[in-house]
Amino acid sequence: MLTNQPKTESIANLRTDAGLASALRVSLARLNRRLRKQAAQHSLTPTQLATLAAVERHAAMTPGELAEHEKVQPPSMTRVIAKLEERGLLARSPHPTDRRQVTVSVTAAGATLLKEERRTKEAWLARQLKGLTAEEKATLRAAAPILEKLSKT
Amino acid sequence: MLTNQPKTESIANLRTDAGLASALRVSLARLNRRLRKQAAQHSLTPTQLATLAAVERHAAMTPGELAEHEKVQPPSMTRVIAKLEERGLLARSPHPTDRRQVTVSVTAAGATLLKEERRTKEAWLARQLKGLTAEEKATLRAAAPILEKLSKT
DNA sequence: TATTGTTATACTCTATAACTATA
DNA sequence: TATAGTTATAGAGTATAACAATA
Repeated sequence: MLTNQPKTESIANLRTDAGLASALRVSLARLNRRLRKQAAQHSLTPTQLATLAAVERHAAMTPGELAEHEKVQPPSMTRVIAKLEERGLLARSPHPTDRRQVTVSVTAAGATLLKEERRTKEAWLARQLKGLTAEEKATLRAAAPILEKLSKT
Repeated sequence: MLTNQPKTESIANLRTDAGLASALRVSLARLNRRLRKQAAQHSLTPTQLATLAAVERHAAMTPGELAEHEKVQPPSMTRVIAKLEERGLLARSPHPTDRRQVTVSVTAAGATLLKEERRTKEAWLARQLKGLTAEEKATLRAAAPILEKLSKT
């Protein structure tokens, strides 16, 4: 490398909405990047993992609904489901009323994988939290529901 | 869909580190998902965008360093750089001391694109912040540096 | 001989288009 | 005739292996 000096990070003015937005964007991106690296050893693609989680969350879905939910085209979802079924994480069953449709649900193995995935990431986060003061943790406790709110608006 | 009812989100016990970690993981993932959708209209892949940002941040890098930094293989980085150079966002120049190596730097167009990308995401975040109370925003102001700290530990 | 970067080639993921079965 | 899902095929991105240039 020629010039290894990182440019000085522009210090955002936290008192303005724009400044706070800027600081949050940087912090959130960085933390999520670190968190993503903590994935459990399951070798699922992001779409596969998100699909599995969506099926679990909604208890039972059709391929069409899943394609819509994950913003992929139906043929792509067919492949994703096939891969997950092949690995025994999802099960396909006939739709009770419309024989054109198919119902997809999470198997016990799929639920276990999701649990393990979450456990791994949360264990890393919990380890990081140990390095904080009680006051800092209190701030994060207060912030968590607000961050949740931000994505809902 | 058969049963559209989402399972009730398990309410984490925020008082424990594990509970806080769980709540944070969910909030962070959701918010980042929303944020990623706010990308500016530049049609760069995540790797391309991250590479461009890395070069900007480190002022000048070689392909090998970039491959290492972005956790891709050197041949893949060659392609990424080629794409970015083709679009005029990166420039390649000979290394001053080692003629085997190459130096990569961001062009004015590349810097403009990065700026626009950040501006778009921050504008969305700032809009979301407007829906919060002054107290909630104060909490986030306090939380931002702590989140930053979490990824550094 | 070791290292840096590139080219050749194969695999994976996702898209569009065409097809089958059912409503 | 319209809809749900699948199969066929193509394009984009990344990997490994082989190669060229330089240290």
